[in-house]
Amino acid sequence: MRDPEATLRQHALPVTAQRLAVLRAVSRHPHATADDLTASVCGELGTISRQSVYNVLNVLTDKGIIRRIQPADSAALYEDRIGDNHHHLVCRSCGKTEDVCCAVGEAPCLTAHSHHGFKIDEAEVIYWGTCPTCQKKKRS
Amino acid sequence: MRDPEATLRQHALPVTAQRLAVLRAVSRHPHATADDLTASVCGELGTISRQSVYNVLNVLTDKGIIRRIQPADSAALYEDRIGDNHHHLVCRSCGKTEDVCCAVGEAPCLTAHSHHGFKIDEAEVIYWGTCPTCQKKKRS
DNA sequence: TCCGAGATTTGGACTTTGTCAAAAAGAATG
DNA sequence: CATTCTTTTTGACAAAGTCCAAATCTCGGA
Repeated sequence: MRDPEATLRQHALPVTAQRLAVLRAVSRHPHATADDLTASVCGELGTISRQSVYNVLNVLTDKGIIRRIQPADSAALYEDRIGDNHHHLVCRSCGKTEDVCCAVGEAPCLTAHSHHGFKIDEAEVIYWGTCPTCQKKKRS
Repeated sequence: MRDPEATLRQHALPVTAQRLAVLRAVSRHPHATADDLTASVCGELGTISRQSVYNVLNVLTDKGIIRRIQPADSAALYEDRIGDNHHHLVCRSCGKTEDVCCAVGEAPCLTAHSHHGFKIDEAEVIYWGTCPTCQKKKRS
């Protein structure tokens, strides 16, 4: 995120300390939960209400400034990196999440064969597996 | 589901009225939530505890008898149809969920290019869009 | 610079979805 | 049929979010 303040103004959002701090926290911690971000923001501002974190995250997500991903059995995660149609790799045992580039090139995973008349706007892909660390733990 | 009772016995699970009823309910209502299924089972048995529904669904899911899908902003959904690696199409506005065949053939969507050392065991794909009914509603 | 309208932040109650634990009830083997 | 082990039930609890009203803040105009 180049300039959080400019980003907010571009989207006609009033600039507040909470918004700047949340935006920076998302930048610093990709794939963090609302709780993680709250902790991070508190380190910066001293305090922020839980509700404000949710407000800000919702507004930023609606505006397309950040992206929300919601893997099964996990709270929502937020990330900075948008517009490149990347996907995610999630560890079943520890929840660790990594980015992966779109597996099939540009954005062709957007095409479902039989679409039942739906107008599809996104193909969300989550690869489930075991991360290197947890693989080692299991063997030992 | 050919024979719910036989299915349970095959997996060494004691046969109970609750399990049979839940299994039948999942068969009858693909993509139903635990709540939906509770209602459906109550219609059949007269009553069932909320916890039992969760117990049964968890056990059946663990054994691979049914499959659980957890789209964002929705309670978990359960389905009968397993082992064919199909994916799902979810309406953003009403939540309606449809099956779609694997977009890329057999099960090759299992391959992520850079896998960061993860051992991948499943690629979950959710197509997000608007169902025919909601498309009409929006236009009017 | 100061004001005021409108948006944001806060705190607290509430909802939803699901799990935990202990006691009562039920299934299946011999 | 009796015993043992598993399920079911009940009720409390937890996590993640949302709703609402009051207090506060931002920003454009005077």
